Amino acid sequence: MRTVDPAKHAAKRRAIVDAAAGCFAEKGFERTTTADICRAAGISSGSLFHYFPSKRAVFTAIFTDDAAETAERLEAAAKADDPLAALLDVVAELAGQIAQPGVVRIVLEAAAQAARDDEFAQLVHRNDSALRDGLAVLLGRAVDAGLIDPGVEPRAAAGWVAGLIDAMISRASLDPGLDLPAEQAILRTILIRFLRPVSPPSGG
Amino acid sequence: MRTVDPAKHAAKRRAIVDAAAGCFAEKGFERTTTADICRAAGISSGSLFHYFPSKRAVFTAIFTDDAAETAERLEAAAKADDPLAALLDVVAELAGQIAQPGVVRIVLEAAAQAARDDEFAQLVHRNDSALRDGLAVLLGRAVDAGLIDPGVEPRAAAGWVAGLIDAMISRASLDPGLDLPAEQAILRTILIRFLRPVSPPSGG
DNA sequence: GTCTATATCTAGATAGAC
DNA sequence: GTCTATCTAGATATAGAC
Repeated sequence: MRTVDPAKHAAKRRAIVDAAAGCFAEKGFERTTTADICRAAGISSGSLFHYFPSKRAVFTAIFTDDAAETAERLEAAAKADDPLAALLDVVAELAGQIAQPGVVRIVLEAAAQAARDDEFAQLVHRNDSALRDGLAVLLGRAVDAGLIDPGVEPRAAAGWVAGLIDAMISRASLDPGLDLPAEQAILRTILIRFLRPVSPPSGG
Repeated sequence: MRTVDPAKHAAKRRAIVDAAAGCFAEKGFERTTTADICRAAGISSGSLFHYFPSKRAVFTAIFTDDAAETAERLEAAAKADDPLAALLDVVAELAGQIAQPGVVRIVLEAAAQAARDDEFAQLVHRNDSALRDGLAVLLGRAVDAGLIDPGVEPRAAAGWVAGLIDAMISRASLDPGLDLPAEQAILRTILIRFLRPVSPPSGG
């Protein structure tokens, strides 16, 4: 029998990460103090540094956790029968995350931090690459199935599909009163018009 | 005769802003110290605070200056004969700015700062609104001229045109080796396919 | 594992001479 | 208008008791 319970340790670690994510979303990385995190998590400074070696380690933990979730989504999508429908669903799901409070702000914060911290930039880059790979697979299958314009190069197009999700985040950050369902509809229209075959085989 | 030369004062102020912009792009707002700015501008702390009341005032000055430039661009575009061509040109120009070193980073920094500073957020919001207004005018004229799908609502579409520029910025930040001309071409394709009339009058 | 207390450092802004 | 010198506050991370 061990004196430490790994599950309990993981749960507490997660609770700290969640509390910290709220702080970082509200105030950004630098202006969030470790005292803020401790207050939000209901622990002391000593405890915080027992679980994490530094403030930055708490920040990066948010995004390693998130990467796993997105990977699951893409795996599920890869198994779908209709690759184009699966792609549109994944985009809607990811873009829909901005409805959660704090998500937009922490994504903006991550982008800014990645611009000046090489190690964190690599993490963000890996996450983005995984997303693009997953989207490219769906686009490739959609081309093969004749569902989309064969002229679109899957890898490059995947970058722009990801970019459109970022565009939604950007819009949301600039317009707090954004009508999310309406914007989702436009996003879907842009994607469909971008990807659909230019001259359908049946001539129309 | 006055002892101060307003032109000289403005020039020095501008030099400080330019030097500071480089610092902010490299390290972000919080991690840039006033000492960094002084070193970059070749002045002392005392001088810096003679020209600006605070570090934040230096930061905001960057974006009030930029707003004027974009307004000029939109004014020129409004006078063009072909509103759709003018729109595509403006987008290409704005998206092309990311080729300048530091532009991507300072835009990301601005987005992050706007998320946590209400006063600065209002400035960013005003700039974005002016851009969207200008784009919406061009889109409205393009609809009237039968150049684009009358089903696209100018104001909402303008938001997505601006969003696509942000998408380019996002892509550039994630992929430093981005092939800018190639991406510009895809951006143009997405816009044209999004906007073009669904069923051309001449039936094809 | 959790706490209190604090060492140590750094940064924004100011004072006041020239 | 520009400088040097410095005040003051607040932050990360650690020490060490329980």
